[in-house]
Amino acid sequence: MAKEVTTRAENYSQWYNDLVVKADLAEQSAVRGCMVIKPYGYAIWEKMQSILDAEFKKVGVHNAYFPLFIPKSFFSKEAEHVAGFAKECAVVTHHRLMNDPNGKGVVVDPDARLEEELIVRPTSETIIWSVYKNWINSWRDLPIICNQWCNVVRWEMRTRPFLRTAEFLWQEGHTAHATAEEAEAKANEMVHVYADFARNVLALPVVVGHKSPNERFAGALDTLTIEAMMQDGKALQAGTSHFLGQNFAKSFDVQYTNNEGKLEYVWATSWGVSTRLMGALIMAHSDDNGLVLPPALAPIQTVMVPIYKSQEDRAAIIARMEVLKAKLEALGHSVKIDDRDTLRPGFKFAEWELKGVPVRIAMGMRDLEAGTVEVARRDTLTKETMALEGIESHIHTLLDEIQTNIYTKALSFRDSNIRKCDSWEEFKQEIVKGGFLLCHWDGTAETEEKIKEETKATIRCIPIDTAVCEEEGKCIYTGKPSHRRVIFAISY
RNA sequence: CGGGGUGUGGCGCAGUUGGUUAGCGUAUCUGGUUUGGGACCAGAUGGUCCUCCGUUCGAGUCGGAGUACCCCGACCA
Repeated sequence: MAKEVTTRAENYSQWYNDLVVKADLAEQSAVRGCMVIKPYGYAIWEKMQSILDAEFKKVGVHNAYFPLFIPKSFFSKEAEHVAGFAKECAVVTHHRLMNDPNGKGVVVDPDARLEEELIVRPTSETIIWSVYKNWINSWRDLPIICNQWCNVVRWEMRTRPFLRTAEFLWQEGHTAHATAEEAEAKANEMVHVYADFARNVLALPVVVGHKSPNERFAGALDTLTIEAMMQDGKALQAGTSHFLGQNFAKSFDVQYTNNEGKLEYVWATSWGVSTRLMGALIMAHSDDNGLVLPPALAPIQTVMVPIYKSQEDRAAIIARMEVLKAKLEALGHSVKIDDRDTLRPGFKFAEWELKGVPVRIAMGMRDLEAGTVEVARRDTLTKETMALEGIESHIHTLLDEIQTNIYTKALSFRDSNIRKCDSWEEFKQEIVKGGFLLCHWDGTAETEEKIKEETKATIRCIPIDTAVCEEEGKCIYTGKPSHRRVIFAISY
């Protein structure tokens, strides 16, 4: 384990990459752009999955699974969609290998070429709509609300651990509805499921809003997003929910008979979050001592470190820790006693801080005699000695307090980095400092494009659920009239 | 795909104008002392210096080609 303190100032990317490795979340794999998620990192992802999945069930979502491979012809049915993804697809062309006739190793058998190439799914709209066609006949079959947890592949040019990898894990929900209103309501409902999850579980303050037409999902009529701010002031799109209109229904000819006996195309949505949430979590809360995990997600919520000189002392301390562990577990908390005999306490403190465990309890002979424990919080890095008696109820409330505190801290950081900006000159100066700039925009794609070219800033979203943005003004770039402010930022 | 950088024990690095037996930190192993914030002492293991070709009496060091990875862009969840 590295001893040096990490520093964020020099190179945030490097700092982040190092942290992912040091906290034992993931490592780089030998496969280009792909990542190995280690057990500790995966435990966090699993927890995200289980909590989100429970939320999905509450709004009528059913899980299903669809094929990894998509025939090329399916993929090209929706024109905008194919244009959006064509550049980053992995393609299967053969189905067999053979021994290299010229020597060692294996080569692709040229006789085993597929008649039609298969695309490794970058997203599953096309394969799912080809299936939904068979599932949908009558208005009685609607709505269909399916979700799948799976991996997808996008051959990105540049990758970063969790934020953008060539293969990543996610969930993708795909729904079919009888009316546009119902589909739009669903897309809206799901983006709020994500927003609540981000806020309450990840302790991540997010802005909910619409994407500008330029930033929309390929093939969508409207894209809703949750946007988070990282500690370097850059924006990160943490989840999206799309209203797809009838585009996919028409491309895949999915029609139903309504209660008047007429044929109608169905209306669609899709929505997803990915292992990028792991990146958001890390980048939003970590400090120079390592990860800071919100208790709601931490695989280990409380770690106990014994401090002892002799084996007798060790046994006595651990025996008392076992009692406390059982009490905490009865309250629904996950607890680990770090009884490794080969490491010194100081080392363990540093290691668990690196891994972001919210609460640490240290107990030595001093405590055993006095009936106390030392309780340390990861979020504030403070510690205090308290009576062992009844400590479990204190920890119970402390975990909630930590959860709230992490959110509040992230929220005040974000809010102090959101500012209004009303002149183009000011915009160019401010945007490089990071943060979200609330600006008026004339609503045209051309203006958005020019601003992007000149500053690299994009419209992260057109916020909903906030009255702050609703006001008359003039476009920051063209001076044309505007009815509301939108969020500009540099993003990941 | 453009621009920059780096390949030397498991990991992180040094290695001078080419010179003999390639060093240092860390990790690992052994023994002992330690243990309330990343322990210390002593000893030990561990290297085709990315690959190939070339220059030279002599290459980790110089030249060429290849290759891998990292960082910064463009593309994107």
